[in-house]
Amino acid sequence: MAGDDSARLTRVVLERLMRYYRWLTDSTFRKPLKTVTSAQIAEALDIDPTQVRKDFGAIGLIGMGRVGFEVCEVCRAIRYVLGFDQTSEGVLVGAGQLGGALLAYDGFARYGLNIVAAFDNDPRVIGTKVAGVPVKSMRSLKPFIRKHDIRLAILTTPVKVSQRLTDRLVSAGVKAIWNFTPTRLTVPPDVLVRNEHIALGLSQIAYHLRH
Amino acid sequence: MAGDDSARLTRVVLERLMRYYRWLTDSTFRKPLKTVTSAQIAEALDIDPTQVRKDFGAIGLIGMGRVGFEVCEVCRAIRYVLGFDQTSEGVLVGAGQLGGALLAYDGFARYGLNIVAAFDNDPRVIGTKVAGVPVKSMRSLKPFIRKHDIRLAILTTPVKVSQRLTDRLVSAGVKAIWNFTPTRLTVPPDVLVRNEHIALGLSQIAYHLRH
DNA sequence: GCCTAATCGTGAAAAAAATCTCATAAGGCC
DNA sequence: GGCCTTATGAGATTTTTTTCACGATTAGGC
Repeated sequence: MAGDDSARLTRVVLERLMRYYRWLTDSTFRKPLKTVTSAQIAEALDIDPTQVRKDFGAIGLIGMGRVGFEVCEVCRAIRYVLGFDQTSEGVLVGAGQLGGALLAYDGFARYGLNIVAAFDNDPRVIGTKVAGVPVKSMRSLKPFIRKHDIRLAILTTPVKVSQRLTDRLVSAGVKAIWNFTPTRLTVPPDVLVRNEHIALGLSQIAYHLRH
Repeated sequence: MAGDDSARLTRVVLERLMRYYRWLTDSTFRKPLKTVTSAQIAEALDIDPTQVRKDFGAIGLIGMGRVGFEVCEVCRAIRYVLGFDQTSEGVLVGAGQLGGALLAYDGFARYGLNIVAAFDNDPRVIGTKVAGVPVKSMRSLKPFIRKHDIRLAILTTPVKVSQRLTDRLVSAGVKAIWNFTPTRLTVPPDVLVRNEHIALGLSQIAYHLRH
């Protein structure tokens, strides 16, 4: 049965699942495959085939000998485990340079994330729309989250206000924060903070160019 | 001596170095510290203090007992190892939604990366500027790279043209490709491809919200 | 209907990464 | 100047992650 989540999945596994999902949903509508083998995925994503099978096994997928895995079943299982099947609404806090960049990136909808509003306290952007998303005043943050039962917030504010806004987000009921600020946020244990760093990949690139 | 790179540094180490660097350069100009301890960094970044010392040791930094590490020396060593001290110029290929988002993000300059031009084949954007960066025709890609001795390219094109453009980039002399397309690119062994996936962090967040 | 080739699933082994422990050294205080 | 506190550095240990090896299984050809 797909979707067996008895054991907790670690970060690396979740990220690989994401990569499988993207590759499968990207390539299947170009050349629709009914089935796929672990070797095919491994080849495309530069991963060991055993790893793919292990990951699939971890989310309860069972392949067929000599054939591989059914693509639609794999996709369904990953969607289920990662929660992409139920669309969740999120808000973005801090509609600055990076915030606008994320709003402009329209790839999140594929993964069940719908950014419904952005918040800022710059009067010049309040009331406008960025990439089709309305920018509202920080004052309306808490009531908005309460009213729409928002559980996910993307944080792209200056460092000095990030903790204060986090506190407000948490007290309003947010359960996960995608933190793009270079701050270690303090939150209650039931709230997840995922720290992101856009430029992280540069470390590897710069190191390679240097050597 | 700082900058000893006898042993090859792995991806995780490089990424942590990047995090140290960002934190140090961000907080030092707010409250300039002369020295910093591994415990302070560890606390701020949610990393084990031993890990910090190991990483510092790996790039040849030597701390002082009872005091810690000299901030400016740490920064200098990281800049040297990661190559931030010498500014490198890069181009962006594919000035679409995501490409524009990356151009709008102005944080790269801090890490020695200067995006000097973008390339696209949509006549509506060719000749315009996105976030201050001129968008040029794909036809001028190769001569531009040759002329300016560009070694780094950011790839944000549709999947179907990514390999073809990669080949052109490589033949023009590019040595590192920051790949934001969901494709495994084939390149000669001396060229580095760093695959990036903006939405990767969503896997962890969605999983948490689901469970 | 059987044989073959290809694929899965799993347990063991290897490699990599993170953590723990503790001896050593160096600044600050009396 | 000697002692105490505190931070480093390095080896040992643990945990996590990846890779290897191989039996089991199944579709497809002859």
